Amino acid sequence: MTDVKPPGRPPTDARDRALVAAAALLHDLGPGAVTFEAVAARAAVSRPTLYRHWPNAAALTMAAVLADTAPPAAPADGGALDALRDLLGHVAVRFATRRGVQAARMAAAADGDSEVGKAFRSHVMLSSRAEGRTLLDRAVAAGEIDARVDAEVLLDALFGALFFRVLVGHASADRAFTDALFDDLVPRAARSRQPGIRAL
Amino acid sequence: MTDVKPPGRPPTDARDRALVAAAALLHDLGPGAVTFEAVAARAAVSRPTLYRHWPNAAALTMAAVLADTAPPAAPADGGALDALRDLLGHVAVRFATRRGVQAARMAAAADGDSEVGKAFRSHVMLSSRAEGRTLLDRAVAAGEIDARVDAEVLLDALFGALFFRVLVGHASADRAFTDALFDDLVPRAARSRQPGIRAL
DNA sequence: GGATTACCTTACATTACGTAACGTAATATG
DNA sequence: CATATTACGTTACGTAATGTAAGGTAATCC
Repeated sequence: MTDVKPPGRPPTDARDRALVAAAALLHDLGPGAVTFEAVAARAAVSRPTLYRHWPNAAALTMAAVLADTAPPAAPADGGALDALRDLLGHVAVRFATRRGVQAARMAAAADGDSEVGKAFRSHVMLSSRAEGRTLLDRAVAAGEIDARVDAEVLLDALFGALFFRVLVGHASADRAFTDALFDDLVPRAARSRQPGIRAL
Repeated sequence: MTDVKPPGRPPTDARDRALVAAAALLHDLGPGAVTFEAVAARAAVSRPTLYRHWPNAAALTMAAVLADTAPPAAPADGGALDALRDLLGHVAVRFATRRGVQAARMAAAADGDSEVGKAFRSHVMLSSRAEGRTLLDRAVAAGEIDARVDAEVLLDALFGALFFRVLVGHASADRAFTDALFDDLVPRAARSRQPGIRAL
């Protein structure tokens, strides 16, 4: 549709090289090392060009983080509740990596007043919750779960607990944890399992 | 006991003035504005003196945040479970302020590799959870709650959900939320209330 | 060829950092 | 009172990074 070429010299891959360099610097040396100077040197891109693409180093860093976020896994074909359980596990393993923890930290620290900060935080920390919301609604509609559940509270409990462990690091945030979390908190329609806290 | 005065000139209030100035800058202009230059100018303290007290601006900012954290409220005299419910509410109102949100953001973003970063994160985000742990253990011992509860998972669900809302800001993190959270997640010993998710 | 867009090099002023050298002020101890 | 000790100030210096400007080259479309 919109493949009409605009006039002028087409962009080179300078933008992508800068994003790669920024991601590498972030991974190796942390957020403080992602300066325009360092990115320019590493990506062989001139500093003024970086300023033409991003207003400051923070914006470039956020763009680099967003650029390497893997697309969400295909939803499982089983029950919606099992899919939600799987989703939690997938989010856990994603944020268990060094990149994942750094992304979560950046999202939590992103400026709350600026629009880009809020958008970044939503992308990183709220997109998976939104997927969970869809699955939870499906589970309610399918009668897999007690319909009286307060979805908003339950979702924050599930994803909040996960990100809490990822950010604070006081305990492991792995699949075993999300499974225990899910089994403790999600009240399945009184069938295979009793509602409430999981027995030891 | 250790009130033997050391020799030499006693410290002035330069340290406190610097902490106050840093807190003010943090509140008014955000974490990025807390530079040694700005604090020195505002507190009428020389820059080399700041370097004698703190190694860098981040350490000074964290110290300023810790300096104005109110002492934890006295534990309620009622049941331990009610006290835990109150604790969640108190934490919510504390972190509902601008200062609270900034403290939570800083804690989440604090460098995970450095010792001071981990200590700061623990102080801000883990101290209230530890209080909750004590109360929860008391509730179990007193038979107020189903003894089969997985305390670690439950605590992360409660405090994680709270900090999740504080950090992301997608929904209000007030007392009404913590009450709903508590009632939904905490399985009271089957007496006054059914375990599991709160009915709508 | 002319217009347009992307990028580069060089340069400049500014801000903040981190440290060093040196001097002064206030207290305790002998 | 003399001295050691500690706290703080002033001034200064080199470095890193910021943000912007000016002028030039390269690639593409009309």
